[in-house]
Amino acid sequence: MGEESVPSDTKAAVAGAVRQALAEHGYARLTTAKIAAESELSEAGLYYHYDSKDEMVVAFLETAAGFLRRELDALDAEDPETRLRQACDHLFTDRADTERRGVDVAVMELLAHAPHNETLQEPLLALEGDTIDALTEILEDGVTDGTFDESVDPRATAAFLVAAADGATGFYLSLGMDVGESLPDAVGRYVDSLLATAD
Amino acid sequence: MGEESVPSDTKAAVAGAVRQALAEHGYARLTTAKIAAESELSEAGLYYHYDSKDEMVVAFLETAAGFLRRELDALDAEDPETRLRQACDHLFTDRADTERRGVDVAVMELLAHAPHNETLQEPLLALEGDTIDALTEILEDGVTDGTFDESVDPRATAAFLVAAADGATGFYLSLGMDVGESLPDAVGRYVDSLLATAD
DNA sequence: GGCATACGAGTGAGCGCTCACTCACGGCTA
DNA sequence: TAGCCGTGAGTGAGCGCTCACTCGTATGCC
Repeated sequence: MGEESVPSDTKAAVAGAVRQALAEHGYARLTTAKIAAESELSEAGLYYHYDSKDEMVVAFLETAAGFLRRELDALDAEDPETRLRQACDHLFTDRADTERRGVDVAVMELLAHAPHNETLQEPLLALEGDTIDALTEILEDGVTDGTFDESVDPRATAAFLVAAADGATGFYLSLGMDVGESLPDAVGRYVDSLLATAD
Repeated sequence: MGEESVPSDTKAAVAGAVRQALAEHGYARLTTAKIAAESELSEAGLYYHYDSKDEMVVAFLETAAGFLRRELDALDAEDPETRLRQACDHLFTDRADTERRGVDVAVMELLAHAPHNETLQEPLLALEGDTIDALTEILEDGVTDGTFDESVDPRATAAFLVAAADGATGFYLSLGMDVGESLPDAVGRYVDSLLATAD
């Protein structure tokens, strides 16, 4: 309750504060005091708008879902192959933007905690589902127009790619990039293998 | 300190307790009381052997690394293609064994927390590195004997597969299997694409 | 006796969340 | 215009609880 009535700029501010606190300290050490410190509200002020810490986290997830979806929708290439390569670049290697990176860390944290916290499951499912949907669309387009082989299952392939991207993010963030340095090559090769065999 | 001197059966018992507590409650709610409850020691008894909670977690990671390595070493097929498919089956779909599943959840929890806890990074790197090494070996064998295409980069491909497997585990455990149900097909297709083009 | 192993019973710090209260501001009346 | 009031927004202090970790003691074995 209460969540719908939160002014949208306040919600955005809280979401940003949660993202930063989460990226910096992790879910296990995420405290309402830290969220308050990152925002311009006091702890009690947060509780004026939200009934629980989890509600603040969910507010972040909803905001993040919009953020990621907008980024994927902005891919401008016209042919499916380039669009897919852009999307993969985006999912696997774009780590420059600190906001984007923060979102990745935060989402990873929450994904790991989801099995033990039902509140988080639905918004996370929506977030990941959106990404898979976006990739599925690209792949469907490409299968229809003959860019990708007709044996490609768009949804299965999209899920595989997003899973791989999530795992790669984990590698990158948790263990340093050493392990995943050569990953982009493997991804590019994978995309190659989806193309219709030209003859 | 102290860790090396822990009797190996005690260490195994503590590792098992950490795994179960971690799988059940997650890192954020992992408490020494819960570890004690899952083991046959009291909380104070645990602190007789280990100086901190983190040391107990590391003991679990070391045990888990051995467990996973032994499982991958046990793959018995002789040709690289079958060995790789066995390994993928193992990484992506074997969720029956409760111990194996528990290890997966626990490792995922710790991986997500690693960016904020230096103690965990090295043992996790060792664990994931072992898995990548095992796959790399299979792929190298296959490239050498002509099973896989010579353009395949064994290490990059292995890293990609392990990242995908980690991500798939996250999907499966956090969001229910719905999203990842069709994944095995995509994985199989990926392995197909690595094979040398027969002509 | 002395050492290794173990436990019950704490302890202080940190946590989520609540409560009593303040403040700025917009509308109403005279 | 001046004065009053209602209300959304925000706060500092602190309660009740959980946590990682400790201490004094007890048991078995040489």
